[in-house]
Amino acid sequence: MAEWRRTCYAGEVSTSQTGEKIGLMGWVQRRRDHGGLIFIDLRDREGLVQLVFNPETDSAVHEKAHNLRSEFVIAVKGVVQKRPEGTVNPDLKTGEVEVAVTEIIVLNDSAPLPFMIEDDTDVAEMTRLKYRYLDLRRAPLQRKLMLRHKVAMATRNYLTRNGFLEIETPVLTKSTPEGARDYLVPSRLNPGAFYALPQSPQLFKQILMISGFDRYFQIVKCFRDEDLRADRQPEFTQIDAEMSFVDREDVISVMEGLVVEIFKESGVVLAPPFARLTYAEAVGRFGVDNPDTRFALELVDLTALLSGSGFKVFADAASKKGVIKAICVKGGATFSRKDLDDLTEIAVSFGAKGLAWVKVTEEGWQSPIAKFLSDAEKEGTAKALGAVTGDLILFAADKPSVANTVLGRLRTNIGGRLDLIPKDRLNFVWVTDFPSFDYDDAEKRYVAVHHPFTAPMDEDLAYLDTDPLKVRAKAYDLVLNGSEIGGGSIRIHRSDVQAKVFEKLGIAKEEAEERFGFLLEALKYGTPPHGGIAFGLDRIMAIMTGSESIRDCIAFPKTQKATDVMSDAPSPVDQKQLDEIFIRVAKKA
RNA sequence: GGGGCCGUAGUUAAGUCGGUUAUAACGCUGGCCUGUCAAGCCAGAGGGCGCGGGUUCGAGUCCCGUCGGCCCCGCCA
Repeated sequence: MAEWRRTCYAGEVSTSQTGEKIGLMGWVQRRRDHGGLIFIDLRDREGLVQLVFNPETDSAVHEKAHNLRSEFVIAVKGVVQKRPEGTVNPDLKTGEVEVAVTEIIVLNDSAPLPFMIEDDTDVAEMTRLKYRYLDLRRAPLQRKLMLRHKVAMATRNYLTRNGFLEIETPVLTKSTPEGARDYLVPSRLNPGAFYALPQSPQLFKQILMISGFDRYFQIVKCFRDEDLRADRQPEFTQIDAEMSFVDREDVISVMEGLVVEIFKESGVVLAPPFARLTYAEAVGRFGVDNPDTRFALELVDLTALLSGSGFKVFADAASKKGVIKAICVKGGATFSRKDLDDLTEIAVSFGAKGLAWVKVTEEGWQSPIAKFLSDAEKEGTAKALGAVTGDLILFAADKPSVANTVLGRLRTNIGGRLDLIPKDRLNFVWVTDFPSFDYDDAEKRYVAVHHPFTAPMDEDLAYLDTDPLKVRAKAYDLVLNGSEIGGGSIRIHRSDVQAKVFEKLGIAKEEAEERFGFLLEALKYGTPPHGGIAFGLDRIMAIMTGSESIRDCIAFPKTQKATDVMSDAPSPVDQKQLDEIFIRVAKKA
């Protein structure tokens, strides 16, 4: 191989090299064999260039080209030449040139492929995942992973420039009771004891602040043993950061700078500050805490107007501390019976008992509930919603959490259905002032909305004892186009407050001691005020690259059952291995 | 745990009311071919329909179960 040296990438051969002798190595993308002339598209990670084999120039080399097949790995030497008049390929970056090959060796052949390596593919995803190494040869995936690398570099550069230190934290950590289900790792040296893979490096980064590192970051794998979604893998990557001596605004402004740098890599220029919504505003206007603000279709509260309505569902909801809310779908009066049935099904799946609708027509309100409403109520509703002839009004009357969720989901569905969402927009919004606690009806206790280390807002501290649900947290999420791409908070830096929050969460003193004792102890020794954030790198990449699923931005993703169909993980292990770690496998129920 | 959609040559799909030998395109193999770039033309090989039962004279087609993939609910501090 000594004299076989690659002098440039195939995708980077240009007219400036005309006449030069170059060396290329790569894969045979395609062979066009004219019997006489043979054309080979040679591919490497930077692109394609056309090789020409002319039997009149060199019959021996031409003969070798005859046997080339798709995905053979070859090395060639040849002379760059401009293509003859009329044979330039404008669709190819290197389309003005070609390489007249003078020498070739086949470095490796290839078995026939299970699918073709081309940009657009309709091959089943499972097949692509089984042969992921072939799938990853496709240019779109190469581009996405290259961009991911650039984003990681931009992150490291920006944070380093701003005084952050990249510090690694353990992967074998202590299981914590709150939050997602842990991935457990048995300890051979401590029979019966288990490590957990980190759901995030949360406690370690806080402790690094206590240690005085002041500004920390890490691009780090996190693990949550929960069911998968298009935007959720059980192992995923966070850009994790933490800062000392800061408040919310410090974190937000530094991190907006990071987001600007990240998106610059995809050629997008962002102009912070980003929009802000409080949690209450987000839920009130959009029904969800991760609003897609690229389109309106906002929720309107009609509780005051309709609480005395003759429609029992409305009146009942209002009398039980519920709300009556609605959205107005412009032009929605054309929705068919089936459309409305679909929407009703969605509403029911999110907890509604039904879906009241009104079509505003020339003849007035066409609706199953029109007869229950007075003219004043109808007029007031239309006015509040800005509803005119041709519109469709959808109501939800229930406790606030249900009414908001139902309308929020309907809003998103209809936004997609009516193509109301401008595809090329990037709408960032910080959602702030989350509640600290939520009440879990099933478990009959308060649970942390963010996590148990999130500081309550100072002015709400008094409610900690009297009305925990009123306590707001110094927490913030960054939402992009309806997708939560980051979240963080200012942390509790006093052990007494931390102990009190654990108490509110129903975590007994002994349990808190057992699970987080090291943190409570650490908080006693001069903990600086601190806070931070973590961004979901996979989600950011998916949105940036217009991918339907984060799987397209992960080199080796898992299937929905959390398996890897290429390597066949997870898999059974030898009894000997189990014996060593004192594990006995129970029979499946 | 639940709901929905989907499994037919290597790949993507078609397959009517259950009925001769399961179609096509691309890919693959061979041949022809000197300016193609999804090269072209000709010929050929290749599957028994995810798997297991059942109904039937007869099952990709109907029924039951099961495995797998995707989307969603729950779950994801």
